[in-house]
Amino acid sequence: MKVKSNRLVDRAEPAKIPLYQKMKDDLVQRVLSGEWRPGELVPSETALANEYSVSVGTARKAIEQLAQERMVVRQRGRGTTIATNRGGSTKPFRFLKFFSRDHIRTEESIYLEIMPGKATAQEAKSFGIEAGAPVARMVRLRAANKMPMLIERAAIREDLCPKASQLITLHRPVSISSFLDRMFNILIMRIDEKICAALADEEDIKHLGAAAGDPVLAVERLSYDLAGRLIQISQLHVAKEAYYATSTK
Amino acid sequence: MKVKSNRLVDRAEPAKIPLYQKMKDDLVQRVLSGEWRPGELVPSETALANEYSVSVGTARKAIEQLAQERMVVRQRGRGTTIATNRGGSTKPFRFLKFFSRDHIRTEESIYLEIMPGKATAQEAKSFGIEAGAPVARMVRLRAANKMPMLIERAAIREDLCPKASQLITLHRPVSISSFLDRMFNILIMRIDEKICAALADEEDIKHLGAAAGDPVLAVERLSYDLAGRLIQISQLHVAKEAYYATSTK
DNA sequence: GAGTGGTCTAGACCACAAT
DNA sequence: TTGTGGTCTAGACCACTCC
Repeated sequence: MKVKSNRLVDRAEPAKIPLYQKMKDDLVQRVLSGEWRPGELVPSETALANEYSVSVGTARKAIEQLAQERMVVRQRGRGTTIATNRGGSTKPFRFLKFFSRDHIRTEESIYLEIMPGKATAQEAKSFGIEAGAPVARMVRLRAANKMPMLIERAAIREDLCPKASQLITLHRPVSISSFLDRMFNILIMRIDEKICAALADEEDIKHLGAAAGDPVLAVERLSYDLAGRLIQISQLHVAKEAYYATSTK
Repeated sequence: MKVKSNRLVDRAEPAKIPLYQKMKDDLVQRVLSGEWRPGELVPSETALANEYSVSVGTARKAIEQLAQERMVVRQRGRGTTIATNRGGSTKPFRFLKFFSRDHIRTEESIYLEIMPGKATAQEAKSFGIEAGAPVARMVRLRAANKMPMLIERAAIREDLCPKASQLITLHRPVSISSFLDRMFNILIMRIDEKICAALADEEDIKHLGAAAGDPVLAVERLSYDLAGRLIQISQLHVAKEAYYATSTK
């Protein structure tokens, strides 16, 4: 980032941000503030254009960018709605890009352990909260087509998801992202993953049917919400029969 | 590619395809035909709008979509150019999303083996060519910051890249994608990857410093060009110290 | 200074969903 | 029938690159 006396520019001029950009940023804020709930219709293009005193074309550009980022969904004749992770219609393993030889028809979550806990120093740093702050911890076995595919160890921050451990114990949701959406209006929008190779540990041997010395995929996943806040940290161990699929553009 | 009596559709109805879509498709064809070479300036918005008898806004939309798909690069005040993979300025491991603790400053390719070969039945099927058709085969060790990170076994179809094995023997390029661009005007635009866990084989032990029984990442990569043709099939073995990073949106 | 892409406007007509 | 988003037009001014 080259800065050529930015302060002067900032003070003297309003920094020359395009109208559609400013409008888009403001719309994001309004979504985050909860003014519109997930699944709800937002005002039409023309209404928003009037409200922001811009032309319809400019408003379109702002809204189209939000649609491209999957923050809203546009439907001709109906209107524009806030995106949602709810609804059983979303395909299983929406965010999980692994697959096996067969198509995945069913998804199952078997919870091995759920308990409230306190953030470790490292977790606190990642989450941006204080060490010792409450988190929900869980271990679950995830299966596709009745076959155990991976074991997940997860921590969810309870400052944004109060009583998450109790609620998860109660509902034992198959999909955490859909659960977070329903319970806390938190939309998981981006997931970063780091993948490396490891050897099967005792739990992999016990639950994934791995043998001692078998290789497994070890995945660390960081799940972020609309606002870019880190919500969940997971470690996955994926059975060696399963693949991860990615695409680079 | 599904074809539902395209001729009939074309004759009977104009199929209601938006103008900007038709224009974009045609521009793609012109790029693929080699009318404009990678790095070359294409006509301006207004020139293209005139040529296609559409308004500038419509032409913009077509060109903007090509830019979004990274097929062209737009620069204000300069013009629009066909994308390129050449040039040392692109960061190392452009398509390879793995990383180590340190930043990657240098990239190296040590070729262990390069030889012409014939496509196996499976390769032929993937490439969409005849079994026994010529391919270039190679094994290379790729290193970052002087540390060996992975071993790659690759096959490149020689029907589209004639004499690839000789040329690679001659130039031993660090980046294959940049090499394909320079030599054959083939732009790698998309790479699909399947990742699974495996145990280090003899070559991993010999060249990656792995021990027997160590886990490694086994990655299968399929590289496609602008036209969506499969150009290269690779198997990577990534040392266990390295990570793969992905992001899901 | 000439030409480029980036932003913005103010209209028009259409396909579609809801009622 | 009403209102929505999708397409398309024909202008305008600006920031920028290149000569």
